[in-house]
Parts: sequence; structure tokens; C-alpha cells
Amino acid sequence: MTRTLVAPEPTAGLNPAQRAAVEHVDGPLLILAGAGSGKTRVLTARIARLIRDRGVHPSRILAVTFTNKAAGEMKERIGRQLGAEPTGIWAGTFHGIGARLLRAEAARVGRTQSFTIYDEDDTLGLLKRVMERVKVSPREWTPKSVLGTISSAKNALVGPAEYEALARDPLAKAAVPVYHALEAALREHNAVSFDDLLTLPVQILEEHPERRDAYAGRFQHVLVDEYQDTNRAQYRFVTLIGGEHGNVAVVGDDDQSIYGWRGADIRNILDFERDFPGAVVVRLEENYRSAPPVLELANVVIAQNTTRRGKVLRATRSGGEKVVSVRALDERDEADWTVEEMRVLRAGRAALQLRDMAVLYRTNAQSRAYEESLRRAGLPYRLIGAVRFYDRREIRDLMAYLRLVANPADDEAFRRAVGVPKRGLGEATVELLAERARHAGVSLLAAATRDDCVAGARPAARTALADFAALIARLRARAVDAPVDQLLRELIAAIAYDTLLKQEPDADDRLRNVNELVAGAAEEVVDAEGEVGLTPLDRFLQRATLVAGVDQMDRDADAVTLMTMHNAKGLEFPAVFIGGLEDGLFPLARAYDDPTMLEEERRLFYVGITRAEDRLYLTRAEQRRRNGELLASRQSGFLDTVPKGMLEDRVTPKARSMGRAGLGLAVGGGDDWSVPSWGGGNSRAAARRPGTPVATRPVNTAAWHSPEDESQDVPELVPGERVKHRKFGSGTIAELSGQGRDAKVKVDFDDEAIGRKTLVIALANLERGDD
DNA sequence: TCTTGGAATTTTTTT
DNA sequence: AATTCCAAGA
Repeated sequence: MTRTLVAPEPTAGLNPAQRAAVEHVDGPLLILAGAGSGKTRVLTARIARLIRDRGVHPSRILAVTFTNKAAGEMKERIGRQLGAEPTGIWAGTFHGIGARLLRAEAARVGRTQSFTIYDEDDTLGLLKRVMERVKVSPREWTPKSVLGTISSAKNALVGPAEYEALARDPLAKAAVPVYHALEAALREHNAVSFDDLLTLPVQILEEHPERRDAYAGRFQHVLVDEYQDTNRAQYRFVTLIGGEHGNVAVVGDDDQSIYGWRGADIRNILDFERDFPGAVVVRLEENYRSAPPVLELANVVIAQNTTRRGKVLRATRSGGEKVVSVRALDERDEADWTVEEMRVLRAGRAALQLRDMAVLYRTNAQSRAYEESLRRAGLPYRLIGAVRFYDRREIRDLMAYLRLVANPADDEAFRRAVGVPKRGLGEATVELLAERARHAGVSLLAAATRDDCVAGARPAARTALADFAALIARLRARAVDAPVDQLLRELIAAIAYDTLLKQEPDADDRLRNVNELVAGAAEEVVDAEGEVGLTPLDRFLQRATLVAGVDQMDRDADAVTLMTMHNAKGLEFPAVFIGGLEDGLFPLARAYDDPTMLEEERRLFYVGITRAEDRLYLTRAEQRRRNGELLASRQSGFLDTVPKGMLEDRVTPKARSMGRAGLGLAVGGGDDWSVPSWGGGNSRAAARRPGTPVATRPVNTAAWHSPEDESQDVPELVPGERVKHRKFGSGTIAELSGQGRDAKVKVDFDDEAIGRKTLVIALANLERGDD
């Protein structure tokens, strides 16, 4: 049964479970793969085997990965097993694959092949304009919340009509006309949102059975990685393509489901066997990555969750260092300690390289302190996520031009490009133009060249518009045969963008970024692997929108990695530092009231822990600046349930000498923050409200209350009560509204110049009484 | 039309 | 704290 071939056998060196997953051929397959259990290996071996041993042509395989980078790496690994990289395989993220399908089928949803993908910012900009048009006040409903509810609807495959029928709460009702109008506007702009990359392909496949048959027939085998993070639309996509033949292999780990907040439905993996009858289930529970102490901790932590299929990772390695738990004074101390430990690891016997170390955290804001410490220490680092390269202003400016060149209907791009550089065209002119364009049913760019549309604008403005339109037309003509980098160079010259940047504060950085963009565009031309009829410009623009932070990560550079735990999924490092293990930060305060959210936070912790191969450090700070406010914090509840002895406790010198005693805080008894302990379940929200401000008598927390009033929720403010605000001084409460975190007060301040203000209690940091 | 300074406003995570 | 938003002035 073992055939001898030139390349190594795909199943060589696999354990029995892995081998079973690789050798299973037809019919649904669910691979429950614990962290570090070699699932990527299994996935690649499986595809290699399909191609080599089962004669499946690569073009008949659809492989969905979580990042573009992962797709690239997978193809490369398959190539190594087969001796040559497979051509024709569709491998990428759901969004990337959706875009690819959509390019081919664009006409069916009222777009052309050159449609633009609107990112979050673009979509939000469009939505604001739409809200204005349909008269939904952005004061009453923030554009973000409206976009959020529309986005959830899309991810659940609820279209505008159905949404209208279902709308019950006020926000949803307000969003109804916006949803309708937004869809129309996107279509007019020849654009799609991120969500549309998932929903429109589904819509096409559902409405056109022959298209569905074509794709389902083509893709004989469907493989999906990180299945636990798929949402309704993605699930439907998989079912539409693979439901019939059932050759669907999904890999996932319910314990690593961390995207519930964007519509991922953990039930997709929990119910796989029901959705795909006859599914073979393979469990990969042997962990090859982490040292036993790391795994022990991971198992203890995740065991607190109730909603899970249940599994225990078994270590295959032995030995290893104890997990270290560190208490620091503040975020700066935490970062300094971390960096110091990094130097020790580098200089010590382990002789780790910087690329072997990663700092993981819950929120991007936490990166700052680490960046500063690393810079002070002179250690190079790479920051993943946060501000994407393509989100930088100078890059977006140039991209707006390219977008407009590729898609003249992209009004959002027009609005951005027309303002850079300043050419005497302001809001007044653009709004006039928009009005006329709307009337004439044409795009802004088209309107700029029509006399009837620019009539009424100032002569100077008319000239500027004509010049701008001519510039775009010229670039458009060049785009036909010039490579993208050349086009970019000409654009920069035409608008003298480099001279413009040179006059700005961060000129050097910005110019470097621009050069990098040009260089990146040149590269793109080289590795363009020819996607059906797409122009190089279209390809370039699409890639720019769909690259994720991790996609840009260069693992070869010797630098420390900083990123959120969400971004760390699928990665591993010899040494991992997880920062901010404090109540209110990790888990986030928002998760307290909701067991589902709390469990998701815990899964995120589990993901973080299992990134570590040899060494793991959990750090926390006694006080931390958040949103400009200094907050005292208790250690994370996640640590409370860890058995004593599993962690090696350390305290930074600063925390030891200036610890909380020095803060003069009225902490409710005891010198450790062991005050209210809470396990997995149902302790009262009031008893563990986080983010306690370091101030006297805060009103938005119950953490310092004496036991008697613990049963009360947040201490009630009442109308007529006197309060004091940091900036506004003293005042009297006039009115209360809202609940929980959204609770607001109207306060009449004594200072007449200030008068009545509406404040969010949770943010206002009011003090009770006068003083 | 563009610049400015003060005010308001922060969902945490991302394709 | 930091960014974004807005209104008034140049």
C-alpha cells in the first residue's frame, strides 16, 4: 500500500489520527484539532495526497484559510511535497475567495469586474452621507452603531427587505431606510463592502442554480481551516459549494473560537455532524508545540468553560519551565520588565533570538508602552495590526487616485483625491457637484466634465474640476499599458506629492512609506499569477484592501513581535509574554455581564497561552492609564482559578517598593487583590466592576463597597444630588437616563458658562458631593 | 476655501 | 491621552 515515489509520502511521520485525517477521501470530515496538534501539516498532506494519489486536479480544490499568508504558506508546503507548486488551486480567505468569485460574476449583482472593495472607513463615509440623505440623524444614532447593525444583518444573510420585516428595536427601525439606501449607493459606486464579499457570492449562488452547479461541480473538494470562526454567510457558502457532494473537510477547535463578536457562530462546528450526515470525526489532541507547564495551564484555564465539546491536550514534549506570573506597578513598569527579561533570554543559555519572542495583548492600545520600552532598549520590533500600512494617510491619498482610475464611479475615492493636494475645491463645490451628479444620475467624476453639472460653481473651481478630471483621464489612459508602479510614479509627479509631503512634520516617515508603496506595486507585477482577466491595477487595489496585519509580517527579520491575541491565532513562538492580565482589561469589562462573552474571552486567553512553545509569562499592572485615566486594577479573574503552584510568582522591583501601599488606596481589605473571587459562573456584576479609578469616592464602581451594600448595583445617583467633575466643577444632577454602561446624567453645573451638560457616567468620572 | 483651536468622544478584538 | 469633530476666523 505504500507506493514509492520521488517526493516523500504525504503521510510519512504522522500519528494515527493525523494519518486518518489525511487518508479519508470522500465524504464530510471534521477534524477537531487542538492547538499545536499539527493541523496545518494534516491539511497540506491531505491536499497533496488528493492531487497526487487520487488524481484530483488542483483547480478542483477550494481551500479556505484564515489569512492570505496562511494560504501562501500552504501552497508552498504542498509544492514541496509534490515537487512543484500546484497551479489552479483556489486558496485564500473567505473574503479573498469571495472577491474572486465576485469578479467573475459581478454583472449579476449590478457591478462591473473592476468594482472597488470598500473597507470599514470607506463604508462608514458612504454610510454617513446616506444617513444624511435619508434623514436619519447621526446624533441620535451614531453611524458606527448603524453600520454595526447592518453588518450583523449581512453576516446573518438578512437582506434589506427581510431586515425591514424583522426590525423591532429603535436602532433597527432607524437603520432600515439606511440599509436600503446604502445598498443602492454601493451599487451606484460600483463598490462592495467587506461583508458583501461574503454575502453577494451566496446571493449569486442561491439565485442562479446554474452558477451554483458550476461552482459546486468544479470544486470537488472543499477544505476550510479555522471552521470555528465561520459565520452564517460563510457557512452557507460552504454548504452551497460542498453540500451536494459532501467532500467537505473542516478543521477547527471550538476552544479557539474568538470571533463571535463579528458573527462567527460556534454552532457551525458543534453541529457539523448534523449538517453533514455521515461525517467522519477525527480528533487531534496531541500537542507538539508547547512544553508541559504551558499545556497544563491551558487545560486548566479552558476547563472553566461550559460550552465546549471537551478535550484535553496531551503533551508530547517533556520538561520545560514553569509559567511565570508577574506583578508590575504600571504599564510602563510591565513593559520595562518584559523587555529586560527579553534581554536575559537573549543573552542567557537559551540564546533566544528576538524573532523567537512575542508580546501578546488584548487591546492594541497596550502596544504603546512596549514600543517605548523596546525603543529605549534599542531592540527592534514589529508591530502587527494597529495601523495597517494601507491605512496611513499618505497611502490612502494615493490609493484614492488609483481607485478612481480603476473605477470612475467610486465617489468616495473622488472626494478624497480631489482634496489632495489642495486645489481650491472645498465642500461647497463638491456638494454642489454631488447634487447635480445625483440629479443627472452620473458619478462625481463624470459630472466634473459636464457643463450642466458644474454650472454655478465659481470659475476658479470649474477650472480646478476640469483639471482634476483631465488628470484622472490621463492616468486612466496610462493605466492600460503602464505597470502599476510606473503609474504611481507618474501620479506622484503629476500632483507633486513628494514636495507636498516634505513640508509636513513626519516627512521622512511618510516619504518612506510612499516609496515602499511604489516598491510594493513593482513587486506585484512580478508575481501576478494571472487571475481571470483582472488588470494589474485591479489586483493591486484588491490586495491592498484585503491584506491583514499578519499578512505583512516578515518572520525572517530579527525583531520582537507585538500583536493582539486575535492576530496571533495560528502562530507560535518559543517565548510569549501576555500583558495586561487585569480585571476589566482581560477579560474586558464588557464581558462581565454576559457568560457567553466571558467564555469567549477565556478562549482568547487559551489561544494566547497556546502560542508559547517553551516559555510563557503572564504580566499585569496594578495601575494603568486607560483613556487618559489612571485606573487601579485587580488581577485577572482568569488567574484566580489557576491552582497555586502552577505559576511562579514574581514582582517587579518597582511594584515591590512602591506597591499599592504607596498609592494610598482604600482597597477593601487585605493586601492582595483577592477580594471577591469569582470562578466561571455567576457572581454578581456589582462585586467585580472593574476599572476602578484612582480617586476618592468614585461613583461608577462598587468595587470598594463595604459588604453590606455589595448587593446593590452601581451606587445610584439621584436627581438633585451634588456631584463634582474634574473639569466642569460642581453641579447638581438634573436628569438620569440609560442603563449600565450607557447610563447618562444631565448635570446643571454651577458655573453658568458651562450650564447643563450631558455626561456618560461610566466615562465622566464624577465624584459625589461638593468639597 | 482653508486653517485653527476648543470641544466632544472614545465598542476591544478584524476581514 | 489621543484622535476626531465642529465652529468661527483668515
